[in-house]
Amino acid sequence: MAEKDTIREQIVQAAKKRFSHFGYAKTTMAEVATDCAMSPGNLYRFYPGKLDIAEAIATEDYTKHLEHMRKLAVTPGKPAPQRLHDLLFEELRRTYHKLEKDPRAYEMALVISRERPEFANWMLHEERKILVELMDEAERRGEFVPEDKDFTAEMIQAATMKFRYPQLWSKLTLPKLERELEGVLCLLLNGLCPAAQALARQQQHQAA
Amino acid sequence: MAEKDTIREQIVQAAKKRFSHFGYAKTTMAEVATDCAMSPGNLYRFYPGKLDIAEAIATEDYTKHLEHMRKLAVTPGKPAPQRLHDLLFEELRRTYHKLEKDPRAYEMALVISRERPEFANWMLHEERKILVELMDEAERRGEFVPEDKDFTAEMIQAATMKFRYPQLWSKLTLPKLERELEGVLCLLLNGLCPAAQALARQQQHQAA
DNA sequence: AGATTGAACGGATTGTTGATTATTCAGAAA
DNA sequence: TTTCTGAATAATCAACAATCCGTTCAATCT
Repeated sequence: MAEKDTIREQIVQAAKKRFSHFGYAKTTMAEVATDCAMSPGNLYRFYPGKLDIAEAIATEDYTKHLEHMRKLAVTPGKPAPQRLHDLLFEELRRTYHKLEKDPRAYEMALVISRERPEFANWMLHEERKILVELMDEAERRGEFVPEDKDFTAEMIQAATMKFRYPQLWSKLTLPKLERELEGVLCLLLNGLCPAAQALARQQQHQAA
Repeated sequence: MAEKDTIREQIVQAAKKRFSHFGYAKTTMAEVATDCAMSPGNLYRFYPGKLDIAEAIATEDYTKHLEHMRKLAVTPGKPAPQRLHDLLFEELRRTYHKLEKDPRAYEMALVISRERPEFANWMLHEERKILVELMDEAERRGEFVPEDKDFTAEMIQAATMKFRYPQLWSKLTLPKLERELEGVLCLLLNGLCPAAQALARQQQHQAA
């Protein structure tokens, strides 16, 4: 069924074009069908519905992003705190720019997260896997050894929620968000306790 | 102008009763006026508008809450991490219960945070002052010494955003939220670095 | 047979109208 | 004059109609 997959891809491409020009709501299935030289009804042999096409687009897009993130998580030559920093900043900047400059992308994000909450869960889950990979790598190199890596990944996500959907929570500008993320990350890495901080500083000096 | 303040308080009381029975939207200014034995127009000599009455109610309520929080922040005999824990959990439980069991309160919270975003800022600002007091006290007792307390308070708030408006972000139950807050707090206190963690553990043992 | 169509169904969305209500203000009452 | 009223105004909301569009499926084509 390579044929079927080709058509599915064609549909996704046509829909992507329409969605990004006119928006999700203003694009009709009839239009997408016409672009693919088929009848509206025939679309349903390839996708269960309009939302599923949008989800396919989002999945394709996010999967690419995940590959990039995975590379950042295990970059050789960078210490674990640096890798975590790069990862979280990449995530912040990506969503910020995507949602900021492109109202269509914002619309699609809203629709999908409202209508398909499990998609947001999937994204979090995938990102968590990468965080765990980062920690596995850190363990291998003797940098960090969190007791329960999965739990720790969940907590890192909870603490950085504000930076994952920046424009849903606040109207802060990117520089302010970056400053805050920097601060939160520093707290997460070093903790509040003075002794812990002192030690963390020692380690940084040793590394330098 | 003690007279004027009495009437303002009377208006707030009447509105509070109406809002909590029938909701903000379903309460008319004419009704509140009748309850206060005055004409609708006269209300505007005491408050600029309906929203300002709601804001007055919320302010009164939150101010009481702040007093309670301030006590928790400086409770003698409890170590600073414990006080921070109590503070954040109190905040979580309060908002959770308030918004969970009472759709009227939820409606008012939505309206105020949409129409008067500066009110949410004010709340955050007040809470931050309490966090700084907690740290001042910790410094006095030689527990913590964050370099920039104001900044640190901001970062603590950023990291615990998810628990401050729990039902706006997620549909998690209170036990799950509590488990997550526990984990985030632990990360914030001790940090990710193993050496820092080990030290933190030593300190806890010494304290016990 | 399996693949495809496009008309038909119904749920959602839009536009319109009428009513409700927050807010104002000219004037009445004190 | 200052305090208050209540009708007038304008903005918002609710209800209804009309339309649109996602989805289905009986009929057609290959």
